Amino acid sequence: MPDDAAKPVKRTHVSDATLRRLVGYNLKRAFLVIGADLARTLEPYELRMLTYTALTLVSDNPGLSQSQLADAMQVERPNLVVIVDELETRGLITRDRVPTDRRTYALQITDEGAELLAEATRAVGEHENQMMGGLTKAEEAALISTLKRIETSGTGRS
Amino acid sequence: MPDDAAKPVKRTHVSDATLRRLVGYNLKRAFLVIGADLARTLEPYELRMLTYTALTLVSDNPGLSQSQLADAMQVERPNLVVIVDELETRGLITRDRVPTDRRTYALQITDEGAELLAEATRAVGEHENQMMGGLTKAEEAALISTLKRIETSGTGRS
DNA sequence: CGAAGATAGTTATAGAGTATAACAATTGCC
DNA sequence: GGCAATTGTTATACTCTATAACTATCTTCG
Repeated sequence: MPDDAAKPVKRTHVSDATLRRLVGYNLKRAFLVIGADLARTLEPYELRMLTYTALTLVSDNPGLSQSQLADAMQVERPNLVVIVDELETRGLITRDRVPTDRRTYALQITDEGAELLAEATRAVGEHENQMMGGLTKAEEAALISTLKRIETSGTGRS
Repeated sequence: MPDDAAKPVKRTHVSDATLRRLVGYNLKRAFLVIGADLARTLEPYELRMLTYTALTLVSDNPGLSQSQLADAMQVERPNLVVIVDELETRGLITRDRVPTDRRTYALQITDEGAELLAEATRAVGEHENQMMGGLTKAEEAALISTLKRIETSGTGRS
């Protein structure tokens, strides 16, 4: 009697072929892998993705306000407060009062923050090279270009 | 006196050019946009990204176990329990006992689940077309291919 | 000027998503 | 038969995210 056709055979492989056709699914999977590896890369510096991003933006845009930083990071202002708190407590950035507008803080990176950021950035660069090692420079540029296009076309939605 | 050079001028634009060089950053930004839009797309069906993914995988791989599903979704088994609970409670999938191994459940999609999944999948397809509208088929294929390569090269890390 | 509305930062809170430890039931392996 | 491994589960905690509401300050404009 044909038993292996009728009763459910123990499945040996799970197929996600349907989902693989979706760009979003592949995007998530790739980001999952990269994100996990990046977190490990930043761990020695006691930075997370969000704090590293914030530190970089403060370094590149000295004097910006928390609202501007929150906007740039696509993070709600209340959530940014704890990030800035953490960086300030660790002495990596300063919150300076602005005399012309006493509501806002001007964020500045400290020497210590700049030093830590430099080390972390070097590690992140190596991390990127590891993860993108299989891509040519042209492929990498094309990838970034395509991702930017998706981002901006998606952002401009009614 | 030259005052606009000495004192900090109110910043008008925040630059993320440094981060933009990182593939991971562009990946996250693009996924943020797509993910938010996908969530809105799935909302009418009361599905989230995770429940939609789970439902699709159960549909494509009938009889798979929760462990297999968790593994395929890159989700820890404890976290998958609540996802399966939700789908089962809504009558979209069933948890059938397997006589040959009474520890495992064989997950199956119900008729109702298949119907909802079909509608949701149609909406997701339209969503993808909207988001990827600016890309040619070749660009989209190249993007998916590159993302897969990043994922697998990153997964195979010691 | 002074009231009304807008903005910056903050607090509190709640919801997803994710991660680990520990447990009971069951199975597989000597 | 006994010990290790596996499946599903509970409890728990941490990160990230999202919203409402508040204070302080600035801007607008009658």
